[in-house]
Amino acid sequence: MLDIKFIRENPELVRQGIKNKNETDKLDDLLKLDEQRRELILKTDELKHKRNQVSSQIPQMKKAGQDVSSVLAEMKSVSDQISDLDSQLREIEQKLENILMFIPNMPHKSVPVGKNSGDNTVVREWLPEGFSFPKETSNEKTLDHIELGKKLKILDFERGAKISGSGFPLYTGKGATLERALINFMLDFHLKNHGYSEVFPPFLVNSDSMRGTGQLPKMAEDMYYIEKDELYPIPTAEVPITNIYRNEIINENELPIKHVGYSACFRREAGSYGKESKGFLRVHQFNKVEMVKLVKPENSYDELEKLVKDAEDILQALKIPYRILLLCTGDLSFAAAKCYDIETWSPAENRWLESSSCSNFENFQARRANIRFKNGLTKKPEFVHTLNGSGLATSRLMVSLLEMYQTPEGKVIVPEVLQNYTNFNVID
RNA sequence: GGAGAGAUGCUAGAGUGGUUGAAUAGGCUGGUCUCGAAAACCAGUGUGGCACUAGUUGUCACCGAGGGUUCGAAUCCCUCUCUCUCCGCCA
Repeated sequence: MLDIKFIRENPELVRQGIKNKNETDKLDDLLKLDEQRRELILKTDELKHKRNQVSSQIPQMKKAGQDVSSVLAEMKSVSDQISDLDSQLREIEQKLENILMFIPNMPHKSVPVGKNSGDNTVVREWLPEGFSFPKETSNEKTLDHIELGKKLKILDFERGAKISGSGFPLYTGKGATLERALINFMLDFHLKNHGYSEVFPPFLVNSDSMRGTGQLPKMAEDMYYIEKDELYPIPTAEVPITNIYRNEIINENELPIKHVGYSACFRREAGSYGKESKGFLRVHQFNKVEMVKLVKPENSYDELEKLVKDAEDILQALKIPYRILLLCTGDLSFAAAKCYDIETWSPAENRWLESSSCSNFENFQARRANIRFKNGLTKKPEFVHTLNGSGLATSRLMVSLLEMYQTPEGKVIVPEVLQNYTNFNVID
């Protein structure tokens, strides 16, 4: 959420930001409501002041034996006016918030303006030693992850669909072990090498949490929802982990807070069918290790760079080719100010797959979730900056991993760093 | 799921209709004392909105959340949430 004061003082800046993010502009309505709101507050505060003053005099008047009935009658009408104005105010504030909650975060000035994913820029690329992209003329048979999964009996998409529906993958045998190994490896790696502290969050959250990180109200259609208990299965561990600190004031010396946690992630992916949705490429449930940071505002962009590197380290340890993309304004998500995507290479698809997304939300989420720290200098509470990044999502990563590590015979070698976790070195 | 108890500031804990933003104690910060420290003593110690003459300013709101009664609510009423205890059930 943006600060209404900031919008009031910089309407044209905000208008441009909304436009660059391809969002709808309702600023005029918003500013009009803001003005109405302030007028009403002025009126009610004045009346309340009067009421407070007179009310405090009534006991003394009574004690002095004065007749207070006319004063009471007058105050009754003042109170009626107040409650009338208050209900008008409530209505306006509701409308105002409804618009405010749909205004996206402003892109950072270092984010290139662009229409869509075509305008994203490649920041860097990393290839393991000895790796080269296949030639167009190559007729070497590269199995894709679905074929490998079937052949090696490690992935069963059909029976996953039988159990739950399409998009709910079933891992079997060494596939299940490999998935678990990957999760444990990534968690341990971040804990040992990157100074995160571990959390294991709830997978169902309430609507306040969803609003806090910005999934609600805008993305309601993308969420699962359990009506009976008014709970949402999380689309990412970002939601519960960031909301750990909702409505709290953190001690300055506790910052930066860096958490890493595993969760299953649930996404409805409404309206996405076809080629993109085969196998692991788009699923309703997947596993992800998520990194979340709460930092002081002045550090947040340094912390974003470090966050990306933390995710990269995993891919380098796994020796999987990847590249880093800086998203343009048009591809930036609603709540993000700046975002890098990490894409891993899929030899069978012959293209890059998005495996991680690392974002700085500045104080957009912190304002919604009311997460603050006490500034030691000013002694005043200030909103923290929040960041998060996948480190990483296993589904897309598993595609790259299986395909990259396959042998000409169609076996899969287990990456060296995972062998201690799997206790086998090859899947055949 | 059933029965009961509770929710007040950083913490503990008073307060059941009228200067109560809130007693008291602890904590924390600053000061006095001291070679230094402890003890003791003194002082300070919330958040948010709105306005303007922009201040050591005025004002409003906030005692789990949201409504209501009243001239006036931390205090009375209703709804919800959470916590605790006992019973039942269960991994």
